[in-house]
Amino acid sequence: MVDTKRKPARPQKLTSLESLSQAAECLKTLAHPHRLRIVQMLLSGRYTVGELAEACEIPSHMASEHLRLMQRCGLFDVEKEGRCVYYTIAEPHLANIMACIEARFGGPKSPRTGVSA
Amino acid sequence: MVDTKRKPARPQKLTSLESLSQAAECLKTLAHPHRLRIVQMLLSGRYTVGELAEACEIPSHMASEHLRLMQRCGLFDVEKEGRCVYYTIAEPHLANIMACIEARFGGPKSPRTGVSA
DNA sequence: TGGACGTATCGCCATATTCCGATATAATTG
DNA sequence: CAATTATATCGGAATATGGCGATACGTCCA
Repeated sequence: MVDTKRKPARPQKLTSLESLSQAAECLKTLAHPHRLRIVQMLLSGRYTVGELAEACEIPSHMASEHLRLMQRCGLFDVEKEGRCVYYTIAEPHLANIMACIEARFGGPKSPRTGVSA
Repeated sequence: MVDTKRKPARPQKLTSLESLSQAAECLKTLAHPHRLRIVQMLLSGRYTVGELAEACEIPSHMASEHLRLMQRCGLFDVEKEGRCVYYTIAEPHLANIMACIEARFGGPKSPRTGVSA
């Protein structure tokens, strides 16, 4: 029993809890079905608040708030044109994250038995 | 300039809101600083509840609950050994997502001015 | 200038989440 | 068997979040 107590595996560089809190904020903001759909749409083009709202089947003033929150995390950029406001993807990693989501939760049809076994 | 009214950009295959809800559940579960640290550690090895709790600076019964939630989403696997319980990564996409987080929120030192501009 | 339209903000309520002490269960040791 | 260690579960209080109607603001058009 010299060291039955196994070592902490390999030492590693952990991200500070503070930085992880910021990351958690962003993830929490993303973690909402309507917002994910907004991201999914924005990854393929530029849309107005109203168009995004319609795609999510929600009133536009709610889409507006979702967009505001995500923009505050630095996920989106805004461009105003006349009385329309266009949102676009600002955070390139969003494509990557959405790819993970689509890979796992797939298409509308085969949710791969949902959360798996 | 045939159509001044720009079409809904390009038609796209949107993931069903139902599937996105499941994805949102998983993301929401991830979106917590202690849980992110747990994931980060688990990506580099196998740890017990107590070890993970210590790394997060939280009581072990709380780490236990975090782990349980993440396991329920299918993110982790469990192996029991004696009176210790080892958790391991079950969802391969976690590495990808954590890479995004580390890229953006970086190391403990250079948080890249935080959430950027 | 008045009205319609697109977007944004506010306040309220219902619900969900987080944290934590207390306690329960399971496995090891003497 | 009793004590100790490692995990897990329970219940409740404080807080955060989501949805939504009402409403305000800015822009365009007749």
